[in-house]
Amino acid sequence: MLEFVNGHPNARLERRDFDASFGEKAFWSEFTYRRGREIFGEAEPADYVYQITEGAVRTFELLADGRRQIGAFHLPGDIFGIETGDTHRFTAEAIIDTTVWIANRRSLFEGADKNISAMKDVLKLITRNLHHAESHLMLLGRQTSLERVAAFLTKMDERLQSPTTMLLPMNRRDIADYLGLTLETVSRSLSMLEREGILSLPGHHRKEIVLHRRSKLARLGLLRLAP
Amino acid sequence: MLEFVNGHPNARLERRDFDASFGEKAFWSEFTYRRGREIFGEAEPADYVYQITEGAVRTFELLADGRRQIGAFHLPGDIFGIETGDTHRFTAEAIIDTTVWIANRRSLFEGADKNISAMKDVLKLITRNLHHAESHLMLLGRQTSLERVAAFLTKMDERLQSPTTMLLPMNRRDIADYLGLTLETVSRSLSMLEREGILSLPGHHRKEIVLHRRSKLARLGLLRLAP
DNA sequence: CGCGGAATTGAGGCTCATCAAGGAGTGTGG
DNA sequence: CCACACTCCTTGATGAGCCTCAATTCCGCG
Repeated sequence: MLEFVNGHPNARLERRDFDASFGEKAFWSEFTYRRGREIFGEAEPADYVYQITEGAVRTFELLADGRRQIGAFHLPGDIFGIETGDTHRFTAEAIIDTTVWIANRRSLFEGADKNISAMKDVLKLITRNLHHAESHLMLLGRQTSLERVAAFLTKMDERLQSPTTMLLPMNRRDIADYLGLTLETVSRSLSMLEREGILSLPGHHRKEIVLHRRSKLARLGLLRLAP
Repeated sequence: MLEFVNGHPNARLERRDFDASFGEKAFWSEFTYRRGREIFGEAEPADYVYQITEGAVRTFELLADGRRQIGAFHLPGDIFGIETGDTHRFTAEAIIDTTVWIANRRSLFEGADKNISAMKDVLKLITRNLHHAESHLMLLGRQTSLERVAAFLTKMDERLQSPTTMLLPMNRRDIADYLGLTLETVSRSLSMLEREGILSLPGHHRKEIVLHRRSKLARLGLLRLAP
């Protein structure tokens, strides 16, 4: 995969004023990954930074026996793959067909006078990741399965700007591996929430969710009024 | 508590070349907290940064019903309480009598030419916190109780520089709230490890631990060869 | 049409939590 | 000096919550 990225085949390489967290012009190039494809692997050199324009990405860690913990889902607008060290500490995969803008890390951070503002941007992104991970600790360590699923749905609803029908890009196993559960438990929790009238699962492949009682769902998820 | 810190009673205020991550001189002052005392609370202004010289600190988050998730333990040498925002997102308490050096955040970060190096230091600290939190996600989401306890002991052993007898500052409940377990399960896991001959609990108040088979313990904890 | 992937649902089992009892150490007051 | 309370830990008994295994359905796709 990495060789593939290095060469950027099929990528229109162009200078672009990219309206990202980075206030500087930099070399970005567009790239598309098919559903299920790896974007970068654990321990690979972290030479690129990614921003999603379309699609969804999971970043995760694997144990030798196959247990998987998804650390985060990334949606359009999100930047991922940023590291302060040399290598990635997670694997990233496209959940569905995904288009990203890729920037060479050096092109973003080099330049003497840019250092301050670039560093501020990095700090901001790393801090956001830290806050997300820290709030996930409470969920994984101390919340029940129903609370986890409710918190997840509330957060996704927020990130998707509370659409009438929310279309989840990830499958039940992804949700389970994110919440530290099994896919069956996630499925049962969703069915329970549907039975309670809090949501509906109208579609046939079950990735569409309509929330009926957002405030009740949020209360179930115990979400604090976070930033 | 905060008013107390603000005034720094009993604190010798002095200019000091402090051999910390911060390469700059700054105003630090020494302060001591008794066992169990709060150092700062959730949502309080994050005006100070702390470095432990003696003792141990837990940082944690509480739910309304009392469930507690400890995010980290801090030992001598560790810096904690650093935030990029205005307020703390965790509560910090002294686990045992603890002496810290406290620096006003402004005194560390102000000064035009210091900005780059100070920012680098902040980034380094935040990154360390991020890595710790991320690796804790796998532990909380996907590892068994025995694996969690083994991983915890291996890490503590490392941080205490593998002493012959490791003296844990925290009690079983603290360990449990850090690992997402109950204190009984932690106790049973320790007893099991002792029965297996991997460690001994020689003392009477059970905070002393002697590791006999570090490599086996590490294997049980599934620790990756982390940075 | 048949196959595989994804989700749901049920039955049963395992891990860990809960509840409870008791021991040992420590501190306090008589 | 002892009695008593309190904290911390261990251990046992029981049970709840979630996992595992399995069957079924529905869908998309070659």
